[in-house]
Amino acid sequence: MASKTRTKIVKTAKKMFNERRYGNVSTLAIAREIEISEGNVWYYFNNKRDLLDEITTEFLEVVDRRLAILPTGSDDVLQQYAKMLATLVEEFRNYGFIYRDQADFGEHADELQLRLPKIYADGIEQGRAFYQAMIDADLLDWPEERLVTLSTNVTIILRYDLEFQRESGTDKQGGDPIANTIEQHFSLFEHAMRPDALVRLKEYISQTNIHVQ
Amino acid sequence: MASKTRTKIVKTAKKMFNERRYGNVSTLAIAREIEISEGNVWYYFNNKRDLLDEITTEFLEVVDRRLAILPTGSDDVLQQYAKMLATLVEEFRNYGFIYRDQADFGEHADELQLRLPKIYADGIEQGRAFYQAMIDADLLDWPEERLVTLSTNVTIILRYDLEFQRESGTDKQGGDPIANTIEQHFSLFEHAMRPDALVRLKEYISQTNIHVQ
DNA sequence: GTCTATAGCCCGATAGAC
DNA sequence: GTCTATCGGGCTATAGAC
Repeated sequence: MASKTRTKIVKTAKKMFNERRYGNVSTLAIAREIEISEGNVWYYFNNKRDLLDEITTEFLEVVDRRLAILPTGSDDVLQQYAKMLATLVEEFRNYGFIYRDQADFGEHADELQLRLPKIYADGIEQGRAFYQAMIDADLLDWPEERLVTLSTNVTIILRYDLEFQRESGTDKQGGDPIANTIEQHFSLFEHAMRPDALVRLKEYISQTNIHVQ
Repeated sequence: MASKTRTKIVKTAKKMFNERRYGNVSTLAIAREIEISEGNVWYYFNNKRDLLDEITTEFLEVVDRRLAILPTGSDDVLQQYAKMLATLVEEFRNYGFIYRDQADFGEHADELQLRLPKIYADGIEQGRAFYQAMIDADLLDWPEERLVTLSTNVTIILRYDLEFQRESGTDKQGGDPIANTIEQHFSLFEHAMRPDALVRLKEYISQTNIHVQ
């Protein structure tokens, strides 16, 4: 059984990394935040990298669960899509720094770098499957030969729109930045959705952890 | 007149920052690369930040020139659009680290952070003007109420696709990554272009510094 | 299991000789 | 204008007392 201190180190590190970047958070700062000594951090983790690796392992499991959400045909594809988005949003909130701070991690050919290409590839395929299911259910009007392209652009927007908002200062113009990102990704295909389907999808979204203004 | 050593420091720093990130390049490493002592770097620049500020000033002038490229109506809009893209590509090649390494720069509310929001806003407006001009010349079929949305998505793709390629490992699958980014941005609107216009645009592109496979 | 003390490294930056 | 020498600070990591 993991000790309370160990658990607290991981939890606090995750929170601080997300708030202030991995590279800007020293082990001393983590120790101070939970009011233990820095040496105590070294007792549980041989180096800062080990701490990161433990969080990365958690992250990869969360990602796998998100990528497993697929349209089943029997259930409502829009509801499933909303669920997938809500899961992604939760992933950003808890593990956003893993996407954002990769440059801080150094150049070790680690687990994360090895798995990211497949994570993105699977994410693009997942999106394609969702849009294909929407077409099959007559909810979306889109040529099939441009589905992968659409899903790729959606992936890039979902991945980087938060950074774009931060850089362009629009993250401080009110509204939840993550909700803005979801809105932005809709702009890629909402004009091609059946109007009532779009209304329903946004209805489902509003019932999740995503709160559009 | 700027001394040769000073000029060489700036030039080498720019090259090294682009190759290895601002945060990973020490003043010692710059000095060694041009075979001068580190103290000599401090003679010309009081601190590393001054060196960055000088490059940033250069960068902001280059950006202003790019943003001034607008469709004139008399000239061929497609040719002008190709020229704007070529200028942007050159900007990425010479100053890419300024976009990429912002996290390394610290939290000073400096010139760059102040100007980025307007740079993006002007870039989006510039794109809108280009697509509007293409519509006016019957080269593009796109509803005007979705032009800003299109230009915003184009901006995000142009800005982040290189990072996406790096993260997803597709930058090593052959072809010039920058050319891939230009291709990716086309995917947002090329299906709505008049076929002969698209052919002409790509023709113009191939005559620039952008070499698609 | 938690602490204090400190080693060792790298970096940015300064002082001063030549 | 260019150099050597060195300082001070922050960080990761280790050793060892309790």
